[in-house]
Amino acid sequence: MTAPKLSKLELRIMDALWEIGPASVREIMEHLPARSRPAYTTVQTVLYRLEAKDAVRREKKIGNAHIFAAVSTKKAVHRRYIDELLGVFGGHAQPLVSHLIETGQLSLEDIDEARKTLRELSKKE
Amino acid sequence: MTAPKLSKLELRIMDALWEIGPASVREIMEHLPARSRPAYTTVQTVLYRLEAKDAVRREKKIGNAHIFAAVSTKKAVHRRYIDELLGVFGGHAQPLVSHLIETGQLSLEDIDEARKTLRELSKKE
DNA sequence: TAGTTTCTCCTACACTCGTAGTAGACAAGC
DNA sequence: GCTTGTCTACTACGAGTGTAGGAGAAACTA
Repeated sequence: MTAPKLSKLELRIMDALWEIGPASVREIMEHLPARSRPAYTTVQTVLYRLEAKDAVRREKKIGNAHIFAAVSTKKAVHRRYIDELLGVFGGHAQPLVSHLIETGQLSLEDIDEARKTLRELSKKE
Repeated sequence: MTAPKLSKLELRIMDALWEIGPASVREIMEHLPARSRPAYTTVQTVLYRLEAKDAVRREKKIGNAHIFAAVSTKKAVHRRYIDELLGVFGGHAQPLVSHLIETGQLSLEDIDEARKTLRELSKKE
């Protein structure tokens, strides 16, 4: 099943969930950086929406608080996000990488790292 | 000045403008792929919004038709878009590239191409 | 048990975006 | 000049998103 399209805040909340594992609204909220922390009910609302998108589910209840767990995987969601972006570059990753290099956001070390990974991968297949 | 945040359709219209140069609403509309071509007034509305964001301006008038010209550069807008995406990866390009490789969206040739570009660049500085 | 805190659930609102219609101005052909 | 087509400017609307308040239930606390 394809990962649903998530908004920025939804993604931030998924990130928190992926990092700390199944958690309550409060725990998730408190895991968000204090500088840009939305109100409790904001986090809650977004969790409800994520639930509607089948990206999270209520795993159990502790006291009267629900514990939410991620359903979508980080990888699937990221992939979805990137595909979205690649659309801007006509669906091809190469121009994106070129751009990253030109703007100095990608170093030679990064590239070599990537290269090594790719070699390993292609060996296995 | 930083490139404004553009939506998908706004971006498609900017792409058209970058490609064909200053143009009227109709020209821009007709440059969009027929399969997913919005109505004339839709393109017009989006152009107005782009104008409000200072991404385009009215360059002159031919007959009673305005000719719109891109103000934001392709590079700046793409950069903005990518920075947005990089946020998902904690601001670092490396995990993004790893992801592209793992999902088979980036080949060894692409990498080597990028590597070469990078070498050239670093020589000059 | 009564007060306080903490949750849930529901509702709301402003803003962006994709979408497009309509009225009226204007130009071009006959 | 009148008709017909084209453009502009304005308005609208539904979906998605970030934002959060309020009512009421549940649980903890003294």
